[in-house]
Amino acid sequence: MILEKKKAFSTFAVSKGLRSTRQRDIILDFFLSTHQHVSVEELYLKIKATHPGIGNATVYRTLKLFVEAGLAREILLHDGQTRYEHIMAGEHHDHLVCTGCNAIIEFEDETIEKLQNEIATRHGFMIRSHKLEIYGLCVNCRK
Amino acid sequence: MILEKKKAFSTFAVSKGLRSTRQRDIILDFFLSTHQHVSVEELYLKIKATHPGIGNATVYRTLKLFVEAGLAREILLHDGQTRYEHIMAGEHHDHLVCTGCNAIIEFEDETIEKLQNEIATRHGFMIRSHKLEIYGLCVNCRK
DNA sequence: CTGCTTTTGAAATTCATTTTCATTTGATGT
DNA sequence: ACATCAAATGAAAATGAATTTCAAAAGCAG
Repeated sequence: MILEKKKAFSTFAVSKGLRSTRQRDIILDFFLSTHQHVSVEELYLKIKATHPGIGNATVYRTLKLFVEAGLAREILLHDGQTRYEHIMAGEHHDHLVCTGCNAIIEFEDETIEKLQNEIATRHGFMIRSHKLEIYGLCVNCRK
Repeated sequence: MILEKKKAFSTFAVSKGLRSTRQRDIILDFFLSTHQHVSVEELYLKIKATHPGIGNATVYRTLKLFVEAGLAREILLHDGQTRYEHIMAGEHHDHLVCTGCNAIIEFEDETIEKLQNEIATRHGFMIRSHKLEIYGLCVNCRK
């Protein structure tokens, strides 16, 4: 899966006439190794630990490329940071977002998916993707 | 409806020990008179035209109060501005969004709501609001 | 290797939003 | 009506994420 994504990005880069650089390889590796929603800052700090030379502007620029290449998606939560998540084939997870501590709990519910499909069919709508975010307070923040 | 909202805000204000001020009245009037998603800047400029004395910090602060009071909701698009929309009683925020023509079809599904509650309970989460958007192509755009 | 172009890092900049703080104003008690 | 005192405001400064600038570095074709 990681290899596929690397190949996909490489293909994208070639088609766009982009150059293959050490930085982009590193950033892609780090991005692929994350499993949650990363903010640019978070990713940048992680990378910086082992690759101090890489600047945050490069990380910003590169993540945008990943979006263009179809590897990642920008998600906006309410913490003032743009986050990126992986685009997986057929993947559909949703989020519980805690407005107290900004924690994000992922979940997946097949029945909800099914209901969405039914609703779509009823309206003659062809689903491409969806976004479900539930806002509230997590266990800890409820006190 | 506008009156109800004014009353609702007034009730909220009293319960929170907030004072009733000219500025908050004006900002509430302007907010209630909008029909789409307003950004703070947009609302501020509108207000400024007839009430030059009001500062943008006050508009920012007041819109946050509206959210607290349950009159408004923050929505994040990808244009770098936080926008606010009205919360209507009994309204559920679910939309089929056509990526072809930008049409928005509203729907409501009790079962999905129920499932959301179950999921939340399972995670010890207390729901305050949610947002479900299904992206795809509407009947017309599918051709 | 040469020359040309893209990419990069660091710093500067932008822009929305938040905070600070001195001043004004609303509410409450007298 | 008046005094008091905390809350609210406006203006300006500060913050912080994201973007741009630009000189230097690196990729790539010949």
